[in-house]
Amino acid sequence: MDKVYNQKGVEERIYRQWEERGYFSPNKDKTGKEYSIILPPTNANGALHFGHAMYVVEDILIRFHRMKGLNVLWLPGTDHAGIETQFVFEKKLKEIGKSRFDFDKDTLYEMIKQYVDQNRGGIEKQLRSLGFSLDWTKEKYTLDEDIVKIVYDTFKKLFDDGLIYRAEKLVNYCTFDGTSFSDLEVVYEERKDPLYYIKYGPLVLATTRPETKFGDTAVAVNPDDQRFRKYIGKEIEIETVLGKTNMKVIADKMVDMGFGTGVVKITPAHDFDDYEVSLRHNLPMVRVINYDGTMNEKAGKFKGMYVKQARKAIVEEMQKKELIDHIDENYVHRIGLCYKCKNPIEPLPLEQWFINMQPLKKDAVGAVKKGLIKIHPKKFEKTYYQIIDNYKDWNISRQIVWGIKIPAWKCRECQKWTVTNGEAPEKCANCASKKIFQDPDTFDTWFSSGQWPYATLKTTNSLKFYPTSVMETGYDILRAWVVRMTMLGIYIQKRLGVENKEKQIPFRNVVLHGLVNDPFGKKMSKSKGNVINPIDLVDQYGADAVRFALVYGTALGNDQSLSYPKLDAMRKFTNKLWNMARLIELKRAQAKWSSASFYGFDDLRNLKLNKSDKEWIEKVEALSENVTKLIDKYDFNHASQNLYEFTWHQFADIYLEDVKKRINEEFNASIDPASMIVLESLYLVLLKLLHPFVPFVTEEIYKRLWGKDDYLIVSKWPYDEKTKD
RNA sequence: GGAUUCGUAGCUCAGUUGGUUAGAGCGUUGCAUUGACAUUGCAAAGGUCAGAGGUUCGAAUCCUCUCGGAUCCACCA
Repeated sequence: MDKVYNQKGVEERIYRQWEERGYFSPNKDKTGKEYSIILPPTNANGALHFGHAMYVVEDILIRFHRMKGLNVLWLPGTDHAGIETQFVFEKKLKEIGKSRFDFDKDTLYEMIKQYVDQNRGGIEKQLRSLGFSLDWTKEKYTLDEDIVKIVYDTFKKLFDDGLIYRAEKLVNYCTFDGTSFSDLEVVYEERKDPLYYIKYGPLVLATTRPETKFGDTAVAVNPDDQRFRKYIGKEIEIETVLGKTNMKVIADKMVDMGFGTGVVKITPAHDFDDYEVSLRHNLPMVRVINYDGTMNEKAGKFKGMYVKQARKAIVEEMQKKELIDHIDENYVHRIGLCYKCKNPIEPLPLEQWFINMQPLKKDAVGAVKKGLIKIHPKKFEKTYYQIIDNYKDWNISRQIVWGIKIPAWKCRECQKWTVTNGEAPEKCANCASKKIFQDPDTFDTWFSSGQWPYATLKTTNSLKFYPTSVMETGYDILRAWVVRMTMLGIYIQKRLGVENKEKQIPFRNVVLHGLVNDPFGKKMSKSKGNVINPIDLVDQYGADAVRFALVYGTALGNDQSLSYPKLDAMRKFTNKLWNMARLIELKRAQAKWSSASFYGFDDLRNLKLNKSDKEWIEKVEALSENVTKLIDKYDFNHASQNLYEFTWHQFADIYLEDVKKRINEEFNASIDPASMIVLESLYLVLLKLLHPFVPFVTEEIYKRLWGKDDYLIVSKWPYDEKTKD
């Protein structure tokens, strides 16, 4: 054995050997208990991030349970990541002076598909280099035909059940990206904008958006506001830049008497609050802004101008006509921006598909309340409830091409929709007209990934693993993904006729890890240029050191900053393990001992031993129990810390030093064979306990020291107890 | 505005249901060592556990407030 452990070449070789022997796949013949995790689908366009390395938590669980003898499945997959990917692709187009409008939708789709296919595999390589024992034979993709089929099925079922409806509602629309977004995809930014005080007949009101006044359908005041009582219910005549018009004054408690003048213009088509008011008061919705961000004919001579230009022009015109009372130039407010292109989100009315979330909420809350799904760490339970509580109906249509087309066809004759489970219908289901056309929109990416556990297990013929044991992911997508999976997962099972509530849920445990920041505690982001690729660290420190560093010293669910000193310490630890093996090899020779057969704790105790050996057996067994319990509790932090501390500062520093001394003293003489057996057996126990954390070096040592034909990855976990997951 | 969370040695962080001298890694200092270990071993220094008050026989740990940081949600003309 080399003096120093060098992982280069070793890791790749061992990974290949494991994979070739099929150790990553469930054992078909095994009738034992199932244990399964589905890897959160990674972005198919190849975007890397450190979250992927944190999936080491899953590998630890998988290896641990595999060694415990359970039938284990860890299933990888990729996500087409609709908006994300199309956005990246459009940026590429822009670099060559093109835009999506230069291509028809089918061509654009094909181009993106090719682009994605070229970039696939990057993340897979990364996951492999980290040693993840994923069953690659079952890898799925959200655009696989059989997955898409299930997505269609679910849509149709929801539609048939009346849980999906088509409605014109105000949506978050980005006029630059040409699509609507869910509330989650809007980011807010504080800005200083002028607040215009506009004369509205006898009233004055404050607004930041004078250009939308052509879409006003009322003026509102607070019902308790004495100042304006006499106007409520009346029509007032107002002068505008386009001439005189009448406006009704309504009373609504949403008006804050203290803000501005206490008078608000109501523009239902371009403001979310106004939209709500319009529903309460039956006000008409007048749209004055087009989907490309220009003003429409309602804006008269301002038609065709972009919103920003129009605002300026209108204000100038109003000033000329003395319709502006005054302007507050220092008004600070928050405006919604597109999370992708950072342009202002324009609230626009648009016909979209929505899922009625109300009926789905109850089951998702109940599953956690009843303890069918457990969330770790527990602190995220509150967040979970809060998220569900705030859920509004889910807009699942996106006006982009990169995604799964919505299987709905509209009739030109009767205007009704025909929904199928994928196949194009010949005629309208309502009036039998053949003049039908498919909705050009695609599904929100999360609608497909929200069905991931059932879809992947069904299509890989692995339904016996449903529900999965653990869903492990970053806490940042608890809202976007985990909650939706819970809702859709339960819905699908109920719809399949599954009545047992324990079988309806998609997973029994939710485990959430924290985020990895850069060494200065700053969030890694491409724009800041502080992104670190885990593969580079694996090259430098070895996968084992990276893995150990990520779970050591950080409580589950807490963020951590990448620490080079820690990585270094962990690399030294793998080297320490290696040298412990060298010592054993050496002492073996000195003691004229040729490899031991292994003994379990009970067998060891039956040997004739000195007091010291006996004590160490007890200590290692206690450690085994401790580590087992900690992993069961998802406390990888303490499991790894205890392993580190014991292995190095107890086992190596005290026990091995003692053994070394004893063998040296009895050099060439008769080292008690029992002592050698204890030494080798206990060291092997440590290797096994450490294997889920540092799989490569432990496997390599196992091969070197004992040269057996079997592998540590499928060896028996040293501590027995009833497995609970 | 609502909620969550954090503020522990120079740095990065642990601290499980409140219980004796508050822990680790890295760093620092001293000694030893190259006969398992790009070393490693032994030892040391270093903390008013953000601040104030309260509950308790006893609090870093529970409660209240203040200060400071982070995140999530709601987004008001």
